[in-house]
Amino acid sequence: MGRSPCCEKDHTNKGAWSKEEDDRLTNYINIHGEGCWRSLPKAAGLLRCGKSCRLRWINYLRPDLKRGNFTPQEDELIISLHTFLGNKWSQIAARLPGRTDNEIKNYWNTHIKRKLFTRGIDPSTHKPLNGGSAAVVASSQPELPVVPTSNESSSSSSKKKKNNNKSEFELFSNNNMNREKVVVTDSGCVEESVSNSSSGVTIEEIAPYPPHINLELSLAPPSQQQQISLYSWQGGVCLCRHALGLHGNNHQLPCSCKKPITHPHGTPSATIQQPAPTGNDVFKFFGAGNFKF
DNA sequence: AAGTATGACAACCGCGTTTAT
DNA sequence: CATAAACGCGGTTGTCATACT
Repeated sequence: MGRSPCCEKDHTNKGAWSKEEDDRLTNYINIHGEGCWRSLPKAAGLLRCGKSCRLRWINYLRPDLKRGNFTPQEDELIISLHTFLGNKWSQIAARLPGRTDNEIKNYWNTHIKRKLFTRGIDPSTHKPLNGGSAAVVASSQPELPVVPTSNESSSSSSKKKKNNNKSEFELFSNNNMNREKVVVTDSGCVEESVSNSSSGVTIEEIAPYPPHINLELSLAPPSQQQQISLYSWQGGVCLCRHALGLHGNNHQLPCSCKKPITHPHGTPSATIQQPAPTGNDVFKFFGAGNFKF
């Protein structure tokens, strides 16, 4: 039953890679391409676990890696994406060409966290550290926060169960009593609406940063669930899975974006300030920053 | 100059999901 | 269908470099 073992644990090297190992791996992949990590080490003449080879290639040897310092634009983009995606580093990395999830994760932990703390922002929640007195860019409208789902918030301990291909992020309206929780599904549709916030995640503030990026959201009423799409309009941003790069194997549901998001050669999408046609029941997203959806 | 603290990043570990048998 | 391993991801650790005392 089952597959054969991935590698012979007894004969595998660990620790830092040597130049020779790097060369062997690079040469092998250049000739044969990526994939089949299980058989790669043996085929390439490496005494490494396939898992280790994959990691080395992805995080260090891949030719398309950018390396070097992160630009301020990348900083802000990471912060913004983290607001939506939480610690989903692979998904964040997918929006930053040439950067790896590991690199972004390290950079987040060593630089950006500190940066946010100095701004008075809790990096895990993107909320002010001290109940709102921090320098927060306030939205002109009632706060309509975007937060990571509760199961991807700050806890660093045990792994959480993954979430059945939905709930990439949750949106909370802040309309007093009837705080709605909306789960965005694979196709970008609103799947459910919950009337109170007893789940433990209470949202008081919009995720405020970076200062030049305003994030502003409002939600469709329950009646529009199932087929609400998060439109792109006039250069705006659709926050469906397609736009955010949240694709999975079985995500064939079409997004009903009115137009595809394009980002011609790094030109940032500019400010989005025009609401979608349905008025106050619309998901709005103001991004004056460096989004490249 | 030596010792210590801190930062940066590569690599490992363990878990959940997917997939081959 | 059940099982077990591959795969992929996120969290954590180890190690080296640099700054500070």
